[in-house]
Amino acid sequence: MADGLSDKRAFGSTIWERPDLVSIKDVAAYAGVSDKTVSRVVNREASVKAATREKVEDAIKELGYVPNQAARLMRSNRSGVVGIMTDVVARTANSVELIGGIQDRLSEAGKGVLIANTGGTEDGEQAVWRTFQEHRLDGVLYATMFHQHVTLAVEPPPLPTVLVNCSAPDKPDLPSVVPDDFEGGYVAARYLAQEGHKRIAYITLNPQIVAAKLRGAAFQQALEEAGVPINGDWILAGYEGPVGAETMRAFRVASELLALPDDERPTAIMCGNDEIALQVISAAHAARVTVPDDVAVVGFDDFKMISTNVVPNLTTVGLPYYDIGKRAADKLLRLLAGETIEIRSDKMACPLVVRDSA
Amino acid sequence: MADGLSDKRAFGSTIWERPDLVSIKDVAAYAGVSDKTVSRVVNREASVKAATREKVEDAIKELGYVPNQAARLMRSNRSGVVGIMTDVVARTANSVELIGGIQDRLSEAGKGVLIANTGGTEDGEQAVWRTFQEHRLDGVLYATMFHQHVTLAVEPPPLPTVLVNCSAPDKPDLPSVVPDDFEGGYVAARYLAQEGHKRIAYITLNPQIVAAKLRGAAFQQALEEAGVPINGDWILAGYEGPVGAETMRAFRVASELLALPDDERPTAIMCGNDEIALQVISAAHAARVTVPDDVAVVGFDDFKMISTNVVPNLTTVGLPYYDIGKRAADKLLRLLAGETIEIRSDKMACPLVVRDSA
DNA sequence: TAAATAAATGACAACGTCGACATTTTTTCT
DNA sequence: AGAAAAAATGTCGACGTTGTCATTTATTTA
Repeated sequence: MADGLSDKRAFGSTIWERPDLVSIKDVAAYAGVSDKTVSRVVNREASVKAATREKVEDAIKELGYVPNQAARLMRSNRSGVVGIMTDVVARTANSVELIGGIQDRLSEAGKGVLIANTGGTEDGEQAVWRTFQEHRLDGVLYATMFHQHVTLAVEPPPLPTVLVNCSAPDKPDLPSVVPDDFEGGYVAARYLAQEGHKRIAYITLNPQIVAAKLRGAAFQQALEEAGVPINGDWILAGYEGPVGAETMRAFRVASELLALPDDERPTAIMCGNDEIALQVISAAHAARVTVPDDVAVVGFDDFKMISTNVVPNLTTVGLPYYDIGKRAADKLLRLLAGETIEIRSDKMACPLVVRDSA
Repeated sequence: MADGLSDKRAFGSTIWERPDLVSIKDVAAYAGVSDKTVSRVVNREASVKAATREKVEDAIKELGYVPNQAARLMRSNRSGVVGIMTDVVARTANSVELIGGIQDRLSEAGKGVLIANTGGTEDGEQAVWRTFQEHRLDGVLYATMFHQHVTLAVEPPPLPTVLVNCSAPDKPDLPSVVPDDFEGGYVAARYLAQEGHKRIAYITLNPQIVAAKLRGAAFQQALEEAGVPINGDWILAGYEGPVGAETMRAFRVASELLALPDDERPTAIMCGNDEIALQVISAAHAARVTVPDDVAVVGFDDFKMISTNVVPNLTTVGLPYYDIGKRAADKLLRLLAGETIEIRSDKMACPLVVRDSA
C-alpha cells in the first residue's frame, strides 16, 4: 500500500486537483461573443438579446465558470463582506444567537460575513483589524461575550464599526447595541413584588460586570417603588474571584439562605443568571424546600439549555441576543449606506419569560 | 438638530469617510523607489538594502498603506481562506467549541476563516458552495450540529473538503472527523457496571440520530461483557417527535422509573445527553430519591453549563468538539499541502468525566 | 585597476473583471 | 425605402499586485 499511494488516484476522489480556472474570456471564446457580453449576462444587465444570453449561459454551465470575486473587488474596492470581531464570544452559548441575528440580517442584504477572534489580547485585536483592512471589509461588528465597557486596540477604528453587547465610554460617538439590563432587572423584580413577595433575596453576578450593576440598581429601584423592604444581607455574590476566572458559589450561598427558619427565609430569590438559578434550585431541592411554593426563583439570560430542562422550568429574563445581533447588523448597514444614525446606543428590551419557577 | 445633521461632522467620528486608498504605487512614489521594491519590503523578501527598507517602511507608516489582498489573490488565485459550512451548527452550544478548535488550528497556519450557514436547505447549501468558489477559498470544512450522515448538495464537492461531525456513507472517500460515540457510550456503561450497578436504565436521544444508535449499541455491549442483565423496558426514549423538532419527555420517563419500589428501581440511569440528565436529576429530587446514593446518573456531552452547575455535578461523557475541530482543520491543511491522507475517517475518543452524580 | 561576480533595484506585463466609450445591428417612424 | 432612434455588442484600459527578466549598483577577485 505504501507504494501505491504515490498514485494520484490512490485516495480516490478526495484528491482535488486544482483545475485551470475558467475565466470570463474562456466563456466568451466558447460562446463566440466578447468578454464584456459575458460580463453583462453574469451581472444580469438589461441589454442582452435572449438568444445571446442563452448561448452564454450554456457556455458558463458547460465550462463551469464561477466569477472571481477578487477581480471584482479589485475594481470596486468594496468586498461586500462585513467582519465580526469578537473577544471570545464565538465560544459561548450566547454568541450563538448573537451571530445568528447578525448573519440573518447581513445575508438579507447580500453581504458576506467574516468572523475573527481576537483571543482577548491587544495584539490579537490589532492583527484582526489589519486583516480586515487587507480584505477591504465594508464594516465591522465588534462584539463581546459579556455586556461590558471596552477600549478598542486601534483608535479610531479604521473601518465603520458598530459595538455589539458593549460600549466605549470614552468614545461616546461609536454606535452600539446593548441589552437593557436595567429594564430586565426591573421587570423581574417588579414581577416578584407584584406576586406578593415581601422577602426577596438577590444572588448577583460578579459585581464588576456592567450587567450586574445595572440589574442590581434596577432590583433596588423596583422594590423601593413597590414598597418592599430591601435586606442588604440578602444581596449576595454568586461568584467569587476576578472577572473571567470566577468560581461559582451560588449553591453555598443559597443553601445558607434556605437553611433559615420558615418564617425568616426569603420567599423569592432573584438570580444574576440562569446558572446561578440552577444552583439555587439544586440547593432548594437539597434543603427540601419546594420551588416555587416555598421559594420562587427567577433567573436571568434564558439559557434554554437550563431554563427549559430544569424542573420546574425557569422563570427568567430573556436576553434578546438574536435581536441585538440583528439590530447591530442593521445599524451597520445603514451606516454603510450613508444614513445618519440618530441613536448612538440602542438598548434592547429584555422580556420576562414566565415559566414555572416563580 | 434635524437640520444640522446634514453636516458631515454631525455624528462626530462615527462618520467614516472612505479615504482614497493608498496603493503600493503611492508608497513607491513617496519613498522614491519602484513599486516592486515596496512589494519586496512588504513581503519580506531578501534582497533589499537596509536603508531602502527603512525608507519604505517609513513611507508605509506615513501613508497608512495596507496591502490589498484581493489584488494578491488575483495573481495567485489562492485566497488563503478556509470556509466553514454548517447546517445550523453556528447556533448551538456544541458548535462553539468546534469552531474554536477549527479557528485555532487555521490561524496557526495563517489561514483566514469564513463561516457560512446553509440554513439546512439544499438551496442554501448550493448558494454557499457558489460563494465559496467565487471567493476562491482554499478548502471547506463541512460541519453539522449532530453527528449524522449527510449527502452534499453538490457532488462531488468542488473544493477540497473535510466533513466534521458527520460522514457521507455513499462517499466513503471524503475525509471526515467524528466523535467516537460508541467508545463514549461503552466507557460510560462500563463505568456503571464496574461501580457495581446491576439495575441500569438508559434514557436515549431520538433513536434516529446516529449518535443514539452507536451509544445504544455500546451500552448493550458493555453490559453484556460485564455480565449485567439488560432490561429492554428500561431503554426509553427521552425525546419524542421527528429529528430537529422533538420534545423532551425525559422528566416523565424518569419519574415513572423512579416511582418503582426501592428494590425494583434502577440504581443507575445513563442518559443520552446532559439535558436529559438534568431532567432525570430534577425527577429524582421531585421523587425524593437522592443522587447518587439511590440512583447514579451519567450524562453525555458535558455541556458545562449544565454539568458543572447542577448539584450534584454531573458525571458525563465529554464530546471533544474542540479537538474534533482542530483535527479536522489539521486534516484539511494536510490535504491542501498535497499530503496523502491515510485515514479517511478519524474517530475521536470521548473521555468520561467523573464528577459527583455517579 | 579592470574585469567578473553578486546584490539591489527597476520596467513591464499579466491576473479577471467591469466602466467608459465606440461601433454595429435592429427597430421604429415618416 | 431611407433616415433616425434605440438596442445590442464590442474595444480598450484600469484596478493593485507580483513574477519574469532586464538593468543598475556594489563588492570581490585577479
